[in-house]
Amino acid sequence: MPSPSDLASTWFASRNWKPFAFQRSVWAAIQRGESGLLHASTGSGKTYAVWLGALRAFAQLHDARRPAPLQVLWITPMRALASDTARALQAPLDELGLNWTIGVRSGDTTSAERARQARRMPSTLVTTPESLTLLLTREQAAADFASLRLVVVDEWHELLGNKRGVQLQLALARLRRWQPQLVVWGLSATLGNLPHALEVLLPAGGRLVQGRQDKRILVDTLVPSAIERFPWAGHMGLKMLPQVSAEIEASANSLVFTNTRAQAELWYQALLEAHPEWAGLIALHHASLARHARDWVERSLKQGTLKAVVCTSSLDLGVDFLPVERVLQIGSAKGIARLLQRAGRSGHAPGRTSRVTLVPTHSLELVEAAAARQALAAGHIEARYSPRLSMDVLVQHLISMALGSGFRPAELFEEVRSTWAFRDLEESQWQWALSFVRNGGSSLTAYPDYQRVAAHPDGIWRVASERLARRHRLGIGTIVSDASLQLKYWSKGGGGKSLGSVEESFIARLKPGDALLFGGRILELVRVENMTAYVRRSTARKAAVARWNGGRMPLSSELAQALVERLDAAAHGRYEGAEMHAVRPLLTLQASWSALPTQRTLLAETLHSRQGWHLFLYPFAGRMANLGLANLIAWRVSRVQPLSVSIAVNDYGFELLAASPVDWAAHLPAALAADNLLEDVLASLNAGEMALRRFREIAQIAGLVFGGYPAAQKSTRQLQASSGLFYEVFRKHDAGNLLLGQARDEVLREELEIERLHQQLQKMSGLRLDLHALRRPGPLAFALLVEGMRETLSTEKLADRIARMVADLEKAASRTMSDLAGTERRKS
DNA sequence: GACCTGCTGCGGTGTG
Repeated sequence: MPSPSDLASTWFASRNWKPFAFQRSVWAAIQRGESGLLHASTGSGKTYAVWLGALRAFAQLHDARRPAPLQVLWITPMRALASDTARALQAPLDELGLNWTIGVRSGDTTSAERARQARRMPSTLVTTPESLTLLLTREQAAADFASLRLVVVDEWHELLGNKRGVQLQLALARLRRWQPQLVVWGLSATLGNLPHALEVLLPAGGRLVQGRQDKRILVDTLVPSAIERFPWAGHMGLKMLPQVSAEIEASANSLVFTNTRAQAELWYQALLEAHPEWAGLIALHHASLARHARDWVERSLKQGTLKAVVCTSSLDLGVDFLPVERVLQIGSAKGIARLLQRAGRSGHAPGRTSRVTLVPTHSLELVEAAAARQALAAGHIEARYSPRLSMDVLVQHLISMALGSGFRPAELFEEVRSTWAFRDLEESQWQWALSFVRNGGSSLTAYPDYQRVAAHPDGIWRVASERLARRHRLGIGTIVSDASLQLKYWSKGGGGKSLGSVEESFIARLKPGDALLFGGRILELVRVENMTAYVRRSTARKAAVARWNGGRMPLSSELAQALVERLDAAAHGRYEGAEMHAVRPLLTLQASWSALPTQRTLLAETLHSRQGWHLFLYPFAGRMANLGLANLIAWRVSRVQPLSVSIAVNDYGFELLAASPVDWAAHLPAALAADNLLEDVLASLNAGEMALRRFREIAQIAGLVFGGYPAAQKSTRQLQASSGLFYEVFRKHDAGNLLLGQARDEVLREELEIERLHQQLQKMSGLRLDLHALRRPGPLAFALLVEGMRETLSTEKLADRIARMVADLEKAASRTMSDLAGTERRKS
C-alpha cells in the first residue's frame, strides 16, 4: 500500500493521468481540515478531487484489516446519481486495496441493506438530502455520525435555490453541532453568483476553488431552409423535423431535449413516423413514464445501443457516466445555465469540446439562438439564490428533530440560526414555530393531531406519539407534486403493466374509447377507477397528446438582455452570424411596419381590429414578470376609464385587448410609473387565489395536510379541500400565522418575480417610449395574437383563424419585402 | 401552410 500522502498520486499514475492543479489544491485543503466549494465544468474530475483527497487525508487513520467507521457522507440530489456515484467511488478503493466500504441510502435501499446499515454504517454513505434528514430522526443518529469527517454535496447548484437546499442547510447544522471540525465540500456547476453559493453552504466561511475552466462549448443552430415559410409563432417546431432527422442520422447517438413532456411525446412520434426503421433505436424519456421504462432507456444509453433519446430535463443530470455525441435543443433554452448544462451532456471528459445545437421553433428564436451564443461567450450565467426563512421547512425540521432523542429549544435555536437561510430568524418567529408544533398555533389548539411535539419536564421536546412520528416520517421532504393517476394496461385478472402517470385533469377530458398518445404509444382509455386509468393498445391514427401542468419557466434576464442587444444591433443594420442573416427579412419587415426594440426604447404598438383595441408592449421581462406588468397596466388604466380587457403574454411581451375604444397611447406614461408597485400589483391580481394555491404546498411541507399512506395516496381534490380549509381557518382566526405570510411572499417572489418586475419598471422609466399604430400585426405582435386566441378557441378553429390571418398578412408581407428589396437594390 | 404548453427532484406504514 502506498504511503498516505502518495495515495492519490499513485492512483492517478496507475491510469496514466496527471492530477490537475485544482485537484491538488483540494487535496491539500482537506488535509488541512478546510472546507470549500469547488466549481468546475462537468466531466472535469471534480469527483476525484474530493474523493482522493478524503482517502489521502483519512484512510491512514484506520487499521487496514478492519472496515473503517463512517467517514464520508456524499449527498446527491438524485437517487440514480447516488448509485452511479457509489460505483465510481468504489474503483479507487479496490485498486488501492483500501478497507473502506461504500453504501447507498435512498428510497431505493432494500430493507436488508437498511438493517445492515442500522447495525453498522459503511465508511462512506451516498445519500439524498431527504434520506439524510430521515437518518437524523433515528434514536442512534448521534452515534451513527460520531466518526464523520467529511460531507460532500454534489451538484450543489441544483439544491442551492430551493427548499431541498434549505432542508440540507438545516441537516448540515445538526451534523456540525455533533462534529464542529466537520469538513464540508460543495461541488457546483457554473453559476452567476458563486460567492453566494459558497456562503450558503459554509456560513462560517470556506474557500472557493476554481476547477478547470478550459471546457470548450460550441453552440450552433439549425437554420430553417426557407425563412419566408417559417412560422412566426408556435413552439412545437415540427417543421424542423427533416433537418433534425438528418442530424440524428449523422451521429452515433444524440440527446434531443424538448421543453415539455407533451412536446417530447410528439417529437418521438413524428421521428418514428418519418423513420420507421428507427423503431427500437430511438427512445423517449420524461418524468411521467414508469420507472422501468426510464431505467431501460438509461441502461441502453449507457450501453450505447440507442441512436437517439427524446427527453425533457429528466436527462439534464444523471447521465454523467455515459457517452453522448450530440445534443439538440428544440425551442428556447430559456437560460444560459440550462444551455450550458445540456451542452455538457456531450464531450463529457476533460479536454473535450461540448456542443449543443439549437433548433428554433419559430422565427424569432433565431435571434434568441444568436443571443444565447453571445451571452455564453460573455459569461453571463444566471444566479441562484437560497430561499430565506421558509417557515414550512422550519416547522417540518422541528418535528424531525423532536423525533429520535428530541431537542432543547435554546440549543436548537442557535443551531438553526447558524444556517444561512435562518440567520435572521427572530426570537418571535422562533417562538411562533415552537408553539405551532406544540399546539397548532392559536387556532388549532383543540385538535390533538396538531399537538405534535410535547415539552417534557426534563426540558426536552419530543414527538407526542408513535402514530404522529410515523406520519411525520412519511412526509419528510419539500417536493410537493400534484396528485396523479397511474396509467396501466387493462387486463381481466386485474391491473396490467404500469406505463406511468397522468394528471387527473387530462384524463377528466377523455371518455372511455378515446385515444391518447402516451409513452410513444397510441392507447385507448378503458376505464378509470381507484386513481388508476386503464388503457389498451389502439389502432387510432389521431390521439389526444397527454398533457401535464408543469412549471412555467420564464426566459432568464440574462438571455432576454442578450436578445435585446441582438435586436438593437439589427435596428442599427448590424447582422452577425448565420441566424441573424437568416432572420433578417423578418426583422426588416418588423422595422418597416413598426420598429425594432432597442436598448434605449420601449416598443409599444397599438392596433384596431375586428376584435377590438389592442396594445402590444415588449418589455422582454420573461412571461411571469410580463404577466404582472400586463395586469398592473390594465388595472391602472381601468381606474381612469372603465375597462374590460383580456391579456395575452409570452416571454417577450404582452397584449392588452379591450372590446371598447381605449386610447392606449394617452394612458401609457402614467401606467408605467414605478411608484406604489407592490400595492398596485397586489390590487391588480387575484393574489388571494394565487396564495391559496401556494399555500397547498406549504401546508403539506409543514405537515398540516397528510398526503396519505404510500398505497393509498390522496387525490388532488382531497388535498386541496383540506389545505383550503386551513387557509380559511388561519385567515379568520389566526391572522398572525406565519405560513400565510409565507404563501404571499412566495407568490410575489416566485410566481410574479416581483423583484424583476420592479427592476423592469425602473429600467423602463429610462427608456424612450416608441409608439407605433399598426395597420396589421407584425412579427412580434402576431405571436401574441395567436397566444390570445388560444385561450378562447378550440385547436381546429385556431388553426383556421391563423391560416386566414396568415393569408392576409402574406400578401402584405411579400409586397413590403419586395418593396424593401427594391429599395436596397436602388441604394446599392 | 403555418395549431397543439409548459421541467426536474424526494420520501414510505402496517399488516387480521
